[in-house]
Amino acid sequence: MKLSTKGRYAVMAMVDLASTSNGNPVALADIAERQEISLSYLEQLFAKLRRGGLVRSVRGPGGGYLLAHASDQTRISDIILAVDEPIRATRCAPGSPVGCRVNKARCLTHDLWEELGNQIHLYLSSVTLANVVSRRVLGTAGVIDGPEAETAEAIPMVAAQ
Amino acid sequence: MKLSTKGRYAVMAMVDLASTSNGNPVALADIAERQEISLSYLEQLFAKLRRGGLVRSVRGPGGGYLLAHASDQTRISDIILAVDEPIRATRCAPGSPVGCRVNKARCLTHDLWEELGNQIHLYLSSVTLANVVSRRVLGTAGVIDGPEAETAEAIPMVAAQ
DNA sequence: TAAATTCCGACCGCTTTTCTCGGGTATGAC
DNA sequence: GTCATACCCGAGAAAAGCGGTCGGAATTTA
Repeated sequence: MKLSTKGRYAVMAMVDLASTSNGNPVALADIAERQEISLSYLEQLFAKLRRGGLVRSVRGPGGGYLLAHASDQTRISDIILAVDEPIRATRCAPGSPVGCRVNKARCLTHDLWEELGNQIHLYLSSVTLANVVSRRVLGTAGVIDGPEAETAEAIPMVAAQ
Repeated sequence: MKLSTKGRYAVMAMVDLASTSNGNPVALADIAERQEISLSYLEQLFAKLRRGGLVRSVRGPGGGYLLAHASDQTRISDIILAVDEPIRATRCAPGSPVGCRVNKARCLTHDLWEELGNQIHLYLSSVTLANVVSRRVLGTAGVIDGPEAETAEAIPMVAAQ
């Protein structure tokens, strides 16, 4: 799970979309103006969000973007994962932790980063767009009954090397 | 709290130091070789760690670095804070959240990032060097009786702008 | 057809991050 | 005192990522 401004922009835009759309498509140009993000950059982000199945698009005049799921079914972690498509966290051999164990202390930290990634993902997947729109993001935001609840694998975080 | 490779290198080096020193100074050159980090880069990191009061240095032959405190009194969060000296999280006006509230959805996300920063800090301050060395970093790593337990303010995270 | 809007790929300047280099300076061993 | 060992320091090169631009193509409504 990588944390960058790109992910934050995506979340900002999705919050905007969730709060201004009432079932109607919202044009990117409108979001761009309100959130002060360049249109072309937003287009890149929404291309990824669309590929990630988080939004649907409607082309032509009157078109725009729609949430693919209800705002209380869209997790913040999904948004960030969609735009930031993260990479490996350690520079151990991808897959087999071979060069990892040779040096004793070298990857003692491995478990640490992995667990930290889990913690971050745990929190961000406990918050939905609806939570943010209604300003309910503090503390344990309450476990949600998500569309599918199996997103708890190993989550890499932050760029490596 | 910013998460970068710099912070990870610092933690790796500190883990190495904690696990190889038995009260004796450890030379940076040794750590550099074991952890495959360039000596000059390590020197920069340890300069910050020293300024942060996490390590002590011994100059001259036979010199090196020592932990300033016991390894179970050194929190991972302190290490990262020392080397990464973080900055503001959002691009709201520093101090007054004025330009923040003008746009409705603009900074709805503000609370979210702040709380995420708190979560990260909470986890990393619950893990000590000793925990990592003994490979005990999973789950709730057990609250420690730190030297001082007042490090729970607003923690900015990740580069802004 | 004309306008609105998403879609797409390439490219670019800037900042930050990561890392290197070339020297200093203290200290212990001999 | 000299010398090797190690910390100390600042300037700057190299690389990467970010935020953005541009020009166009496809699709749909009117």
